[in-house]
Amino acid sequence: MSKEGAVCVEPNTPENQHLELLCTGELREAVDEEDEFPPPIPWQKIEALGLDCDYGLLFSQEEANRLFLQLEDEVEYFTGEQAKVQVFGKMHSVPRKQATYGDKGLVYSFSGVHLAARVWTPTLEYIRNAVTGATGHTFNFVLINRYKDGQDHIGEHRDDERELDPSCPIASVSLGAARDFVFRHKDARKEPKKCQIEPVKLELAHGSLLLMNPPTNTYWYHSLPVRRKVKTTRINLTFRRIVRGCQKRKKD
DNA sequence: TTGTCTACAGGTTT
DNA sequence: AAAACCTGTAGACA
Repeated sequence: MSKEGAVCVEPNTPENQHLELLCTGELREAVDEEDEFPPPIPWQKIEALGLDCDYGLLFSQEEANRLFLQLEDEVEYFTGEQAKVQVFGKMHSVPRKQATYGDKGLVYSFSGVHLAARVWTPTLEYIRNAVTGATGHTFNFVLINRYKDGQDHIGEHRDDERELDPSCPIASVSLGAARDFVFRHKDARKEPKKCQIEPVKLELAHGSLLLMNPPTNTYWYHSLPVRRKVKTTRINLTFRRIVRGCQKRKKD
């Protein structure tokens, strides 16, 4: 069993507090105590070989509750063919709901689907500003995944799409039901017996922000496994930076 | 014990 | 080469 060997990270462990954001702070010096959104300290640093994440609470419980309800009211999820992916040649309806919002004209593609960004809603712009205020990074796109209960899930994958800016972290905001989240190193997938790199597991809480810094998505897969005990809904927003004009091209 | 749950391995085809 | 999927199975747990 890998259970006892797994690296488990408890949210907000005092000894893991980090008072400053470690990932690039270019935009940081311009802001001061008049910040509309203070950083979600204490940050918790999560590190492993090639993995670099920061985790913290971005919203109070009251505000997170409000945002969850607003998103349940506002967000339009894809249906029909746009809610299907092609894996190993077969079409599947994804075991969750998905939506994309972002700057005009942006398209996000994976596993045979091409999802055009809808225009930002007020709530999504508010959350995006909060993430930018907390991280110093700007984002032009968000992928929303809605897991109605513990049976909804997402399989192991990397966010390694070509159109993503490789220097920009991916910012993952969680609202609603807390869910387990698992990272696995790519070598641990192929050669599980040889590879000693243990999975990294954490729980993503209501109102939390997980920053996945480069090169995390180059080496680590992540998934949101089934948890049958969970009976309520989680909404996840992953803010990204898509490089404009960088069309998908075949590798050399 | 026994039913429920999870982790893991392995399959598919472009 | 690698995949944002699935199912089956064995072992853990209550």
